[in-house]
Amino acid sequence: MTTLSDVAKKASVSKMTVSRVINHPQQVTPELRKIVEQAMEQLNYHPNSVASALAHHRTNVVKLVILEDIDTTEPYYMNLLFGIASGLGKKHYALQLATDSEVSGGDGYIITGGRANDAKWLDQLNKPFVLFGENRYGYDFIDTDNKLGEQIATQYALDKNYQSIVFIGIDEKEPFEYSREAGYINTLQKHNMIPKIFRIQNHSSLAEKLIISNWKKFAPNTCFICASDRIAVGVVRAIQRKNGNIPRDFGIIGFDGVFLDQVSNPKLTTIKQNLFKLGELLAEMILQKIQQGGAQQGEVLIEPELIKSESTRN
Amino acid sequence: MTTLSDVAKKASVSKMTVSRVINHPQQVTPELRKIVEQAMEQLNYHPNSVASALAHHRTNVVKLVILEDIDTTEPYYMNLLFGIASGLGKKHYALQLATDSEVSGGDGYIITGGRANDAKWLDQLNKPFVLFGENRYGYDFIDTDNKLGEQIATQYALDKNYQSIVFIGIDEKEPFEYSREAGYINTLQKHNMIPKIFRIQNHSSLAEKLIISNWKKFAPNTCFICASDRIAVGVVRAIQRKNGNIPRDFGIIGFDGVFLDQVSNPKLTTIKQNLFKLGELLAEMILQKIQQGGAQQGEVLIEPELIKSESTRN
DNA sequence: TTGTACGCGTTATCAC
DNA sequence: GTGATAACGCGTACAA
Repeated sequence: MTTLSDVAKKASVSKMTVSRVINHPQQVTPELRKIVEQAMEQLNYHPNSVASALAHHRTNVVKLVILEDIDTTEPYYMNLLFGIASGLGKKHYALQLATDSEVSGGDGYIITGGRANDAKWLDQLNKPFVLFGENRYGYDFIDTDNKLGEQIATQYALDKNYQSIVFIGIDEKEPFEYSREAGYINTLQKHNMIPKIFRIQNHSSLAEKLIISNWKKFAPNTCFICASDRIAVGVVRAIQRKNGNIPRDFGIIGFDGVFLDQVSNPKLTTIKQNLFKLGELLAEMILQKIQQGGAQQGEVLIEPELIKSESTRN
Repeated sequence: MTTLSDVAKKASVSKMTVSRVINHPQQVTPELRKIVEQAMEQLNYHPNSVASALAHHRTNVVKLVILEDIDTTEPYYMNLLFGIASGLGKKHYALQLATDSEVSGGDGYIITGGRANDAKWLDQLNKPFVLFGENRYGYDFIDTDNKLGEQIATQYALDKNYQSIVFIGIDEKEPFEYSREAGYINTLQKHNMIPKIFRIQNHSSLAEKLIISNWKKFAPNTCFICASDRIAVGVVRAIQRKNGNIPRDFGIIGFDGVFLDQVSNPKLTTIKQNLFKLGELLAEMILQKIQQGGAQQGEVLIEPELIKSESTRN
């Protein structure tokens, strides 16, 4: 294993010069820099991040804290996780998972699944953290642009000439849901239409029951804007049981675009979250926050993508 | 942050004695040990694993290498990942993900999604590794007992008095599939019944097409043993489209028991893999292998569990 | 701009 | 059985 000293010898400079070439390149003259860089090339030198971490009183580990129940974990966490791992890996950081709130170790946290009543717990954290998911308490976060997503969905339903646009939401008093509903409501209002909103817990079977028990309220030519693909799948099943025609008489638009939309039949038109990118950005944000000693990072909303598929008219 | 030296001072011993109390307790007399342990308690001392790693020329990081395409990644990876992370965390190890074969860094690898033609690549690895998933080249691995799983499934179908038992397999020439088929075949042979096997790629829509285009071959009173829940979902849809009665005339048993079985309607009877435990064992195995300098660890098969649900007679 | 000396927290080695 | 010393590889503080 080649070390800083090896490079220093080869380049006939001190270790510090080599260290500076790596961490503060501007502090060293271009000529010396070239020589050192060549030496690093020839020796195939890679900094030992463990030693670096020790000197910096760091661990080079970021913890991912998942506050939701693991059993309800959506498959889309996979993509998020891969994104995070990818972003961390680029900076030679590693990942640890924590499913409860007993966190310790690590240089910072990425926290997901937090709800409104987790605020007190967050406030007592003594290390930098960023959240995955909207919040309105001023914590740094990254999320899909939920409002924009449902705006796009609702507008698309209108473009496809569905006369009635119904929203099936998730029955949780959380910002992400408010934002999704707001996107739907705004777009309808813009066209002088009156919102119709139903809310249930995020389970396909509950969605199925909801639609069936309210079936007479839904005339043909209705499009359902669903706050999740899970719900959308349930709506599809209900319509099929009622022998409704998809997509001619009934349209369905989901939200998430991970796995479930593909397994569904018909495949779902959905608002796809770019979870991988989101994960990468989360990693970059927490790493930057760590490096900056905990400085505020702000909020970032990622634009989702409309996937046009078989559950709406084409 | 309290260090080894702090404890040493408090206990009036040398740092080495403290270190030994932690790593080689037998080498220190019981009396001294007590004193040191009390000092550690009072100072709430926790070893700095980064410093330890540096001294050991380690990174305290294990890499998870996923050789499958990330887009086809099944949601069950989540549970595996959580298990791995849990197992690593107990020993203060962290995780890095790698989705291609360009691995570097880390003290060892957990490799998943490997296929037969990855053997040459594995052989050139210069760090300890263990595999998730059966192989027949002598590499250390952990997997669900696939054969046993389908034995249980097939026997259950027989117990429920389905007259015809059909196997819908995954069209891959890999040990896990051979094992699953073997479990099915063995159990049928034991009852002097002739196996009927179909194979397709692991997609629900392909399963659906397969069943529909062969519909006349399946008389009522048939149970489909499926090599995955994805396939099972497709089979369910096909039967429903043909207006077959589930579970009276047609039974379906899946494999995996992660997410999809719950979202399906009817919910699937399935062979549930204990992926979390599997992940924990993978972590323990690779950690032990690292500690033992790469010593052979052997093979471990984990017993799966039959989940009785709505897609078979009760 | 560049180099020297030392510290980060732990462990291995070799004395006693 | 226990302790002093050096070493792991890198970074900071200060001096040159």
